[in-house]
Amino acid sequence: MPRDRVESEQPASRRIAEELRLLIYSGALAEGDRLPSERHLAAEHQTARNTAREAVRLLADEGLVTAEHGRGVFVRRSAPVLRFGADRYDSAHRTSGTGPFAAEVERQGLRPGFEVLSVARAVPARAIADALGVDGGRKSVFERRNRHFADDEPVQLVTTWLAISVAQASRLTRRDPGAGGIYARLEDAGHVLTRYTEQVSARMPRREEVEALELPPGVPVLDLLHVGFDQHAEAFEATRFVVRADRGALAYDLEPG
Amino acid sequence: MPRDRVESEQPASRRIAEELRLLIYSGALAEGDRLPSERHLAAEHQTARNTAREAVRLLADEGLVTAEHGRGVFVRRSAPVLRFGADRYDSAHRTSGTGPFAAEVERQGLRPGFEVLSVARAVPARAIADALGVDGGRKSVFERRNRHFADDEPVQLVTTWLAISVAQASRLTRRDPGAGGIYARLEDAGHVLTRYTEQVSARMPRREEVEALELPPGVPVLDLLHVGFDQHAEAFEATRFVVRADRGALAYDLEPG
DNA sequence: TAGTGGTCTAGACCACTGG
DNA sequence: CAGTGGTCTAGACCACTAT
Repeated sequence: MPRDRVESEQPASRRIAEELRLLIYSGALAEGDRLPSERHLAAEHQTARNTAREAVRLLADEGLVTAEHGRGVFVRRSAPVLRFGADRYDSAHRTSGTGPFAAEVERQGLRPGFEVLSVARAVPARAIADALGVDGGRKSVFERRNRHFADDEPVQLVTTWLAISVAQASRLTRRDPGAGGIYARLEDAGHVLTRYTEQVSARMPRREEVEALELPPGVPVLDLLHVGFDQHAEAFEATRFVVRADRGALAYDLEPG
Repeated sequence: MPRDRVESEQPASRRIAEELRLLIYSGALAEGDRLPSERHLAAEHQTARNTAREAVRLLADEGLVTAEHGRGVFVRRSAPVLRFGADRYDSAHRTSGTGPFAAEVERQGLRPGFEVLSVARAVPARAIADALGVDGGRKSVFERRNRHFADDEPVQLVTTWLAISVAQASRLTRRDPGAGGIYARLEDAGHVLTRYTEQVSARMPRREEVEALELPPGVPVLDLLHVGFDQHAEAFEATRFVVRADRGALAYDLEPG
């Protein structure tokens, strides 16, 4: 007698995943709730543990659940999103001394943090060299890498590139950027931000980014390349923001040309 | 005699993954190249096939490789990115009759396509109801869902919501939006776009989106919520773009406030 | 047909968490 | 300590691709 392969069609792991998915979307399993253990799921569905495990993994890769070693698998909590507005370059944020990232983090009732990862000359990627109009030769730009936190959780990696001459004139070759941050120093050196471009994409994180941002599986990153132009229409800085996509979003307020 | 657990530390699957990752980043395995088969990898590293398979899966989840059933596992090709500029709402694009999406796709030398998925009244999500200033009751908005293609490959899902009265006045309750697209009809009905907001986030696709966009594993989506305001500062339309992140990027050109 | 990835089994041991 | 997820083994059969 043929087994009932008529209505099922789907592999067991996907069927188990779909069942759990519905429980999550329906709210029967709420944020923070623990899923049945892999061994329980396997027993319930009369499959091997690996099959149940595969189902759980499918959900983890969708960003729906997070496994915690020794504790269980939990429905992922969606943290309130940090909304980084295009107004983050308004001069008001620089005079405040905190910077736009810190301002938004505080607005969410969280404690902002900031760490300088590196400050050094570097070889720029092609896109950066082009944007800054440098030749892309050896160590032709100055690179500053930072990591930003909200309540001790890393949220974004920020890399700023400056032409060597710009970095020197603005004293940004030293580790501590000083009050008001990088933009305040650039303004001190006579660069007035008059226009900027931003290109936004998203991708899965690289291995190093997974570590630096402590990312669980199934969380992509926003990859934002920002280029600032001064009063002479010169591109004087380029910055790449790599943001945990489950914690940060970007907001723009625009008028059609 | 203790086995050499000193320098390895990492599980076998991760070591195999790291080895392949380096081959890819170094260019030894170029885009489109086939990886060794799972059975070969397993034999080489003297592990079970499942262990080699796990290594390959780690790379697939990072978006580095794509498995093709019966053919092998290949280094993913990065298609040229469609760059959707903020100028897509300039009126020039509407008079051209093609629309901004088609214009960008053609600029890349690809053939644009367009499909109407649904046109109906609907219950708006909270965020949409708030944005449009409707009460969120039963079927309180008009919803249009489209799918856009480049060379027959689906690239983005676009959902537009309009207040019922706006949809009726602009004749957007019929399936065919007519020449110039939705925005041309809204303009006909007297809505001049004077300002718009966009909120950009990224996430892993839902199961339906995986199907509709034919997404391989390890590809996130950009999720863009656009709200347009007319000459009376009324929000007259809201649109959500769900874009394959490996095919599309957003570009903005801005001036600080 | 041979070779590939996709799914699954029925175990095993390890590492981590919590009472 | 029991229970959890993390990793792994050594098979098996299926579905798909290419020759």
